[in-house]
Amino acid sequence: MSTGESFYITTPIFYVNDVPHIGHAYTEVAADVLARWHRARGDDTWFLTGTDEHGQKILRTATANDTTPQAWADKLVSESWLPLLNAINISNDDFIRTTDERHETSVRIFLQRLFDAGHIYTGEYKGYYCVGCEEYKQLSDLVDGTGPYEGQLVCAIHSKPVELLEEKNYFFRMSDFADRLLALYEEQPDFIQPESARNEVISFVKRGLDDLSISRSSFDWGVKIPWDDSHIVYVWFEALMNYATAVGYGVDDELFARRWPATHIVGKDILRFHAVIWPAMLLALDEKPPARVFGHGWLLVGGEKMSKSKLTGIAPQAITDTFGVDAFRYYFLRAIAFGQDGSFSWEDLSARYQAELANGFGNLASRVIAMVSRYRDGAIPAAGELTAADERVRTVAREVTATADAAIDRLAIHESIAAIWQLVDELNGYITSQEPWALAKDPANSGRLDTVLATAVHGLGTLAVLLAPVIPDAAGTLWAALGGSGAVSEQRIGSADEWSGSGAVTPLERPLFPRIEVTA
RNA sequence: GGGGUGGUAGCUCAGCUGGUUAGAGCAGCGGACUCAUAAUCCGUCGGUCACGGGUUCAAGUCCCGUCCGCCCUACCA
Repeated sequence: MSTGESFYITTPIFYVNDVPHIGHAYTEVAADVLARWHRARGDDTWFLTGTDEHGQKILRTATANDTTPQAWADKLVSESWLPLLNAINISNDDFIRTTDERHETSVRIFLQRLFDAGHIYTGEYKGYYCVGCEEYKQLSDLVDGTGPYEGQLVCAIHSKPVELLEEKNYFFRMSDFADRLLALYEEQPDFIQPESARNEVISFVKRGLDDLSISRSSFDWGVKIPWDDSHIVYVWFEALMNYATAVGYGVDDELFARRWPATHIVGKDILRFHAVIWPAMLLALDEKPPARVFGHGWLLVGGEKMSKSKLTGIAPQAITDTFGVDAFRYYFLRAIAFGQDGSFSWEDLSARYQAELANGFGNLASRVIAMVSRYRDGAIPAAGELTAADERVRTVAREVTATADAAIDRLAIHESIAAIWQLVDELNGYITSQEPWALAKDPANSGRLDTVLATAVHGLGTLAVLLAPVIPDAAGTLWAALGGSGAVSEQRIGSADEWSGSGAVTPLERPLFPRIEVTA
């Protein structure tokens, strides 16, 4: 049992056919930091991620690779997606696959309830379908083909011919919900974040909503419609339900009640699905809409959105191999205002690693631990009478904790880290001004030296607790070196400055963040 | 066409409802110090706040227009 509030956070479920890049990793790490922070706060936290595995595109790729879609998805999940989570140290509590039995069962219940409540009707749909996009296109989305596709209409995104399809479809009466959605956005101003994303969604909904075609009958790689097994659910519609099916929607009411509603972290390109369609689906069933939908920005490389086609796609491993997992996590969350687009460059990554992680935080840990080892044989002394400087360090530690915690509530991860870093800077300045090496030269100053060392060690311990959600490995190493009791992840944010340990430091075997001499 | 968003020091960015000499970090330069990962600390250089008008006692901060970037959406055709 937990005493804290429920905090349920999700990432999008990623399309298995994609190749993992730092954009995916960025979303995962952001959600992970929020999840870890809430756990450290004592909240009843649940962090969900997973994969989206249905749809025509996957069926076709599987066929092209001479295998079944299920086997193809299994392979991609085990060879690409689970390794990605491992590579960037993601602490998800669950991993849902849309091919999971639990998901499919729950999806059928969701659909049946929508149907029974009269939100679904039968219609005819005729239109141009792009296999690559998995969706029907408007004429305005199409352009004239060139080269081998000359004379045909092709999808503007994929530059491949579209197919003219006509099929009986089931439709979701999304048009009924425009007013209720607008009311929701109005009553709950932080429902869609950041503000700019909210504005766009509102103006979109104000123009009115169309009903949504939610079934397909031309292929069968998907979840069958409960009342008509000649149709499967449209992949996007089905995928959105994962946030509910993963926590027992329709199957385990108690669990669902405990977890729901969720905070959804998504890229701004899929914000509309999460801020319009998904809430409408929930409203239709009288379920609570999500708690919040946060659309984060894109990573820009050379001023442009990172993309595979422009060869600016970067594999997370390319970064973690050189700088390490913690540096990867730290960099993207510190350097980029969460919610805005952010520029990525190797130069900036390298500069921040050196200045902030190696010289700032890592070196701080080294110098403090080295002095305790050298002057006190590793025994952490008790503080004596406190001077104004000592008091200030303690004050900063408390203020920074409160500021960082409040920033997390606003999903302002970058502000949270910036606040914590004030303590790093304060401690470095404190040590320099107190000159413990000078105090050590005269036994008469022994008491003062004890106080300075105790204050510095204590501040470091606070940092370990506060930084554990962001840089779990380094924080854990530091925590152990300081003789902290238990695992650093078990420490509470609220009492980060009240930690205690064995009373002795253990020298670091190697720097927390070694200098990296090779310039990229 | 409509909507959104941005254009602030070499670089990355803060500047909320307009109010003293426009800020931070990094880079650069100078100094101090030596516990530490050639580290840390202090000081310093550096900006016509895209451009042009306007409102105001006072405008990066509000209004109008222009240019440039990006995003969403529409339509002409």
